[in-house]
Amino acid sequence: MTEDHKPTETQEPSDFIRDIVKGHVAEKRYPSIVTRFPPEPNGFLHLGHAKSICLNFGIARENGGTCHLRMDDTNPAKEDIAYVESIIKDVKWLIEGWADNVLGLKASGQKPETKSVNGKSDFSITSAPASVVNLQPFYASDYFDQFYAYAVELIKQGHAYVCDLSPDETELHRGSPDKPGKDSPFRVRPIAESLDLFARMKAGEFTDGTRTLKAKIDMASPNIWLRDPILYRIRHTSHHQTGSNWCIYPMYDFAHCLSDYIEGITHSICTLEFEVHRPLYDWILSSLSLLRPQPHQYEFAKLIPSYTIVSKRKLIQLVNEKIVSSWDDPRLPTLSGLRRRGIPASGLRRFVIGVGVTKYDSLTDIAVFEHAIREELNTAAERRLAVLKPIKLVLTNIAAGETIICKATNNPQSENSTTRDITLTREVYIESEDFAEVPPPKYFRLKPGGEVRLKYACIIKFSEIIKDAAGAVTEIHCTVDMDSRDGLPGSNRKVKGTIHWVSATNCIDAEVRLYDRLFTLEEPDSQGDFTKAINPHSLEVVHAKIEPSLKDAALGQSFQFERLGYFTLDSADSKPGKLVFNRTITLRDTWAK
RNA sequence: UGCCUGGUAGUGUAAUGGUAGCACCGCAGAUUCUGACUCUGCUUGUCUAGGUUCGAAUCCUAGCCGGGCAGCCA
Repeated sequence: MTEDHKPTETQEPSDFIRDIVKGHVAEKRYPSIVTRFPPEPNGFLHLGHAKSICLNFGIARENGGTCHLRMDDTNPAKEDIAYVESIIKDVKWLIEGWADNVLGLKASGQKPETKSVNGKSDFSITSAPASVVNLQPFYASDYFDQFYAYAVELIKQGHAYVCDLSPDETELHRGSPDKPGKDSPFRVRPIAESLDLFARMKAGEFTDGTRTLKAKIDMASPNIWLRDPILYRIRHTSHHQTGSNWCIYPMYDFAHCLSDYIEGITHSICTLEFEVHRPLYDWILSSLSLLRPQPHQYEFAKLIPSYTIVSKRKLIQLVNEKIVSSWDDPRLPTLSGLRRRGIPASGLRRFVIGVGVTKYDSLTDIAVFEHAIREELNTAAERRLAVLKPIKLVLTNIAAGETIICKATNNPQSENSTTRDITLTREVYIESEDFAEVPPPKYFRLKPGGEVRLKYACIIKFSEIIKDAAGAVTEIHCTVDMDSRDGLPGSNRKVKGTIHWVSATNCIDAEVRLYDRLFTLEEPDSQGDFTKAINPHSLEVVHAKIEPSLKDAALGQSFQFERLGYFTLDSADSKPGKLVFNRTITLRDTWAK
């Protein structure tokens, strides 16, 4: 791999959206680049959002701009304050140390400013400087007054009307993709009447579903979204931010473009399914004849990782049906799940930036994700010894009570790696898979008659197997080649196999959760019901013997358990004295295959 | 027989009229006190058919195939 193509974070990525932005920067079209990440607080952020976050924050970062975190909270029925909290936490986690300096937030209580020009009101809000103490995300709901004023403006100009059609009738009037719709009878309603009705909608005079505010565009348009789309609907529902102040709420299409405008967004980047909405985005903005430059929408293909699902609805189903333990179950592709599993934010970024940005949907091999994580962890994680499925090994020429101190390298990937002491004793545990009474061909771990190295310690030679009455192996006896001990010249002697171990008298216990892919199918819902593709072995819990230094492990710290994989403390269940580790990911294993 | 949009190795992504490259995966080998990492090599690709051109993944025409769009969701 040459430096030029290495998908590192110092290497600036390039794609069709960045090319557009670059062009705008070159021609100085905007004073500065402002993007936004606008999740609706109705679920947890996941791998798919990570791509959007890295794109939007990445573009801001590469161009000295800002990226607003905005709650797209225009549908109180589906939203919850708990989601707001988790979204903030997840975003901050993902961009920390990378783009946190371009994160655009507003001051607590900050609302748009109004400027009047020629009797026309213009609304704007900008991010607060980082020195402000109480920073919080932007909220579309902060602009409800402004949206309302813009809606009134639209009515006055004859671009919108109040419609009394029921939901069913509205659907009928809309027609279908290949058949034009027909005009609502209320389309010709006098402006004054619509104005009055809209005010009364706001005042709460009508019940849910009885009236809507619609844009007056073209019921025969081949684009469904231009067939008099609904701008406002009546919802007598209290809102997590605005309480019971409102009983009419703007639709996405109306609120989004205007939020972008009010915040001075220059590039509004969203996924492909909004492509057909773009004409409406532009229509609303240009119908309002706004004072400042209009933002523009650009679309890219969302991330679809193999062997996983990222649909909010299906994620909820997994949690509700208790197929996984919670929203932050380490098997889930939610950012909270990935974090709990031990996936480093830097690795996640490396992955989503590496897959690139295009305009066609594609299935991204989850192996690419796994590779990015391993690459990140390989350089970052300190090494430790741990035995997941222990079997006892007795070193017969070490006396009971005798201890031999060995030096173990903490991180062979770093040039001036430190070491730590580990203790070799007469009785140790080794991985049961590292011994085979009847070894397969090319097996170079411990076998009858064989020799193997105990990592960092010495070379041992097999002497005998001890079995119980049932014939199961209870312990293995070996002798230590004392000249091969760590630090002695004889330690340079070559043996084919090296295995990991811990002292049986000096180790500590830990629960270790071994995670695997949640689904057995590349595309879990390719064969109908995705729950049928659940991997029954996605979680295995083992009781491991681990080296004592691990009792000082810190939350959030990643370790490589040598020859096994990368592990981190479980943030929910691990306690001092009762450690629980999650396996983030295995090491690449070319032997198992 | 609607509209929008897109097709490059198995997968993901470059090449913007001038040698089809990179990464992942896979395979083979070297190295190794982690069967990891690292290193070397290998297999496999421009949807099809015409056209323009000295030259086409790129431009044009036609076709084929895929994705999206008919919430008072976002």
